[in-house]
Amino acid sequence: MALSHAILTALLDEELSGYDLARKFETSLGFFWAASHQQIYQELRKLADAGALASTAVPQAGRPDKIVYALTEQGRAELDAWILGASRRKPAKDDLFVKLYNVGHTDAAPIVAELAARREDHASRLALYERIRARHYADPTTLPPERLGVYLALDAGLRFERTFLAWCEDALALLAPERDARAPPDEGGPAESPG
Amino acid sequence: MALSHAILTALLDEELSGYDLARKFETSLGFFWAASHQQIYQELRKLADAGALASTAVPQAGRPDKIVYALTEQGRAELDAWILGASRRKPAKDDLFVKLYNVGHTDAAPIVAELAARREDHASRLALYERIRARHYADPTTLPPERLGVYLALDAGLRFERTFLAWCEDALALLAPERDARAPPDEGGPAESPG
DNA sequence: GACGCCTATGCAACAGTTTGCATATCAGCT
DNA sequence: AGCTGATATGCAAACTGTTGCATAGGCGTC
Repeated sequence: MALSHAILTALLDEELSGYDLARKFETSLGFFWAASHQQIYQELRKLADAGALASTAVPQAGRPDKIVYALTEQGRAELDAWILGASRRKPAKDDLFVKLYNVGHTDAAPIVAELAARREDHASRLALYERIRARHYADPTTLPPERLGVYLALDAGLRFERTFLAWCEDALALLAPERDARAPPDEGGPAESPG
Repeated sequence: MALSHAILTALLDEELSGYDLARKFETSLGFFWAASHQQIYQELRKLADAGALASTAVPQAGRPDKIVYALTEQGRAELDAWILGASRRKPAKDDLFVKLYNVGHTDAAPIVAELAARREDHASRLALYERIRARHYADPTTLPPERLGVYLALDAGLRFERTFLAWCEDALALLAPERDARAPPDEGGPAESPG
């Protein structure tokens, strides 16, 4: 019930093709609502059929033709109506926590390995968010109103990644006091020396 | 592909009926992997058919008969095999962030209201987790190994709720400097006069 | 005794998501 | 001439999850 609304939201500022949208959903909005191109194309046709979007075939030279979608009045109204309704929070579904319940019943090594992988994953995601903030949201006090919400979403992302990263480190320290807790297994330069 | 593993995990310690499991999935493991009773009953039959669980019909007096499920060797092996594989992190899907992208394009009031509702939601969830920790995990250093993972999961839950709660408060402060940031709405007191 | 709640299990339809495959043009490289 | 990769769109099957409904006995309570 909400990919459609994410798409309508992505079309607030600009008209986009399915391909453009698919790329947008790999960053930006996609950090908070993931979608594959198959889903997007399908949903776009549904929304166009329903009158929420207007589609225009755009012939191109040198590359395949494309179909560009634009919000209609009706689509805009549906988006507004959706915003009025309360959204339930989706319960988190994360394998990792289910696996943690198995600690003490099975070999902990693969779980520790996965914690270490997660640590790297969240560290790099955190770095990405920090780059985005530094580049586009360095001074939040001067943001125009239509960037405020995006800034807040990014800020939430930053905080979650930081929280997850710190938790991973503490979890590793508890589960693997000597081992994986220090050296990232894949590359070279852990140059930090404590104290 | 993972509700089945969550169920196997829940059956590590004890044999349970579908009904018991459904209740367990409303707390505990359910905080990290939600499931409805319909899903659970269906999955239990599948797992029993596949040989991962052994089912026993238990006639009861004074209440409906039940079916109790227990892990088999094979189920245990499948669980271990699953733990060896890497799990992808599921991308967060949260309406709230999509709605935030609409700030500046539409009336912000309902979004602010939802932020306020979330704040309450996360505050009460945080309080719940804190009660659980105080009751069962007051001293993590003395936990037996098979409780360690559960403790870590709970700790993650605590941190996420705290992070989300703090973010809600800051977001409200930014989006609604005077208004909702203080009084929970719900009733009609438009008594605020901007100073 | 009617009503609602708890225990206990289940079906069926639909909505949403993932996965794998298919197609087609053009650009650049080898 | 063939390969890779980007652009651009799509089908179909399988899996996962949600929603609404159905059944049925016992318990407490108004």
